[in-house]
Amino acid sequence: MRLSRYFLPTLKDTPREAEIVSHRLMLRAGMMQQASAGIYSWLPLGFRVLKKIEQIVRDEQDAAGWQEVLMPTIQSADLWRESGRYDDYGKEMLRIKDRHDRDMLYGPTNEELITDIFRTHVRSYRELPGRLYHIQWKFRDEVRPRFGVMRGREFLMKDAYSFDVDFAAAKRAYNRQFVAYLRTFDRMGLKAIPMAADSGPIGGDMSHEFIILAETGESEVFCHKDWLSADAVPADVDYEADLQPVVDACLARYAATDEKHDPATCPVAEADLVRTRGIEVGHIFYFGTKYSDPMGARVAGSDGKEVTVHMGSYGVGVSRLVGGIIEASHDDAGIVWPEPVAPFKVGLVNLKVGDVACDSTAEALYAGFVNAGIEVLMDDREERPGPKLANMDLIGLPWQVVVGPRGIANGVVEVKNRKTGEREEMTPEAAMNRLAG
RNA sequence: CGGGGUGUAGCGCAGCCUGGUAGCGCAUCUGCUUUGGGAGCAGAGGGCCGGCGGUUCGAAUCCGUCCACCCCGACCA
Repeated sequence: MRLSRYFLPTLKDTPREAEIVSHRLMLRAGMMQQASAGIYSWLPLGFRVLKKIEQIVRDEQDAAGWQEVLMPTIQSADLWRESGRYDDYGKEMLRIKDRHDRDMLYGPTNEELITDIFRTHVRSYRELPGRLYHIQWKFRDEVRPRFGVMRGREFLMKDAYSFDVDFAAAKRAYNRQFVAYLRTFDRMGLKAIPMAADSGPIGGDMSHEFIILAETGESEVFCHKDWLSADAVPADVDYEADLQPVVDACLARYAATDEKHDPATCPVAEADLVRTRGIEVGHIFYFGTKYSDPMGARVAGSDGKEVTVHMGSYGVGVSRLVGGIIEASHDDAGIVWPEPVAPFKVGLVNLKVGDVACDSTAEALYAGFVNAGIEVLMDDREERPGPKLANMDLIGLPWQVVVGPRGIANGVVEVKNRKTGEREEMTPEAAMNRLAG
């Protein structure tokens, strides 16, 4: 992509409304724009990141054995009356009426809809386990939206659901998602730690939050120092195998949110305990028959008797992750994207557009990257070097290749690693080879 | 939902107390010079000062009311 033709409205000043670092950087980097409180438009650069994150989540859900569906954003109130949640959910649910004066709502979550889909079609235990997920926009009318996309009212969420014949089978589904989450966040370059959680308004009795560590995180967390160095993610996962040992090993290492942490009963010695901050990016629940019972989701068991299915739901805050990753990975100059979620891998800067040698070298490198399938954003604007370099740091692409008259005179370009700040001069060919790998 | 705060040009702000018809920086447009970390000179365009009502000869400025947005808390993916 050529920056001269790319819609990237970066800002030098921070808009007044933005307080936390990810919100400021997302606005300054031209990733999104607020439409109203807690509701955002995604601009090209931000949308690319959102889609990268979404795709990683999708890959790992597929790998764990779930199938993707897409349920609507607007739901009928009738299903929610069946589950009893229409009256329970409170003002966070956005209630609307259609032209026939029917009660509708913008879905804050999808347990009712997915349960309806399941009960309509599944009659026998032989068709279990049921494993479906979708990635869809949700709306929760938060009293006080804040922190940009980290706590918006409208947000993109992956929610997966499981239907099983009994608790033991449901636990296996839960464990699959548990491991899938470890892998998902690891692939995004994040340190995510599962912590025992309250199950909240959705209800249930087996639940973990996945919290990524970030200095600027919203809540205080405590964990054993081994977490910081531990590689909790199994390299190869056989989802058909018993995953309980993997989950148990993970949970054996202490970690708790400040609500759950009690210094008096904490099993970790003071010297081994790390106190830091985190952001919740995933939450998994087992909630048994909370929905299947009132909504009549039952199947015939092997003995011919009807049993109510055991359910679980598993959420990932996809849009929240965009902000969360920035909170976990930035510096004074701007964003530092982990490569797997970066909007482009390479930022190619032509410092002197119009200079024949610079232009031809930059164009050749650009064509080379494109042909090699490497995502590249080339700054080919007629701008001064200062703003170009500062802008490239701001948007945080993992690699910068700087083509300038000074280097070209010696036959070299500069390759800069955004994260470490290391710069190295090399020939354009060497730069190609370095980044093509 | 309690407490606090802010709305003036695309962005960041001053002006408001002490009413006289709007200004600064950045950005934008034109020209010339400049080109390795947010350039210089010269010129230009852009705002019914959040909305409505009131006071006044006259309101960005004073009064009332509504709206929007932000921060702290309670709440939450």
